[in-house]
Amino acid sequence: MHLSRRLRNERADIELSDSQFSVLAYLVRTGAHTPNELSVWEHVTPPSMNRTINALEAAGLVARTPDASDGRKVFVTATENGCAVVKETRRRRDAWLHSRLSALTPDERRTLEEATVILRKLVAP
Amino acid sequence: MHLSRRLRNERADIELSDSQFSVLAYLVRTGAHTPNELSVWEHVTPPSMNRTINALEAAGLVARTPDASDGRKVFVTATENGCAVVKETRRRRDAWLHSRLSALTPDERRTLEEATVILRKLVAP
DNA sequence: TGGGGTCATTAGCCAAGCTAATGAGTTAGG
DNA sequence: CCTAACTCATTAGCTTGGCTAATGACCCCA
Repeated sequence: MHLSRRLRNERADIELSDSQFSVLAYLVRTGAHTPNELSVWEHVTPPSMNRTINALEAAGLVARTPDASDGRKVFVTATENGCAVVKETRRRRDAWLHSRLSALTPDERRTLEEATVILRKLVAP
Repeated sequence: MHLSRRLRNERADIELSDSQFSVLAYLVRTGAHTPNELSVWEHVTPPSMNRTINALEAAGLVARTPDASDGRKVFVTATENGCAVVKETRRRRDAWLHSRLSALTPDERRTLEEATVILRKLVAP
C-alpha cells in the first residue's frame, strides 16, 4: 500500500551522519546498549555519543529505557523504524556495490576478497 | 645541532588536520596552485579552502604570491618549512606502515598490491 | 568603455567533536 | 548504617572545518 511509499519518503527526509548510522546499525546488529558502551565502541566521548543518541531519538530511530536494576543506567535500543532505515540503507548500498563489482572479472573479485582478509589482519593484528 | 631538535619540537607543536596535510602534500608534490584549483582538487568550496590555506599560511608552511599576469589570481606554494613537514610526516607514516607490512608474507603483500589497482578502477572507472 | 563574468576573500551558519561541570544513584569502609 | 568516593548520563560551552551568501577587485569582450 502507500505505507511503503510513506516509509520511503520519510527516509528520504532523514539524512543520517556517518556516526549516527554507525550507532544505529550497531544497535540493530547487537541489541540494547548503554550510552557509555556505545561511546567506547565508537571511540568518542560520552557527551559526543549523547548528542548522537539525541539526534537518533529525535528522529524516532532509537529509544531510551531506564535500567530497572541500576538507576544510573539507560538502555538505548533501535525502534522498529530504526531497523527499517538500516535495512533500506543497506539494501541501497548493496545495490550500488553490486553494480560496481559486476564490472570486475571473477579473478579481480577473488583478489579483493583475499585483500580484505589481509587488511583486517594488518589493522587489528 | 640543536636546530634539528628545534625542528622536531616545532613540528610536534603543529598539529595539521587531514585536509591541511593533504593540501600541503599536494603543493609539495605538484608545485604552485591557485586557491580555486586546490578547492576543486580537494572537493571543497573555495571559502573552505581559503580557511585551510589561512591556517597553513599562519603556520608558515605555505606562502601566497600574486599572479603577475592576472591580478585576481594568487598562487599558493609550500615553503621550505612546509616541505620539511611533509617529508618528516611521510617518513613517520612510512615507518609505521613498513613495520606493519613486514608482518605479512610476500604473497600477501602481492595480493594487496593487486587489490589497490582493482580498487582504483572500482572507485574511478 | 562599460557590463558581465571570474577570482579571492569575508561574514556568518551549522554539525560534531571535545573538556569541564553537574546531579542522580550506587557501593564500600569504618 | 551511613557517609565518602565513585560511576553514569547529561548539560554547558568551546573549537574546528565544512557550508552559503555577499563583497570587492580585476579581466575581457562588444
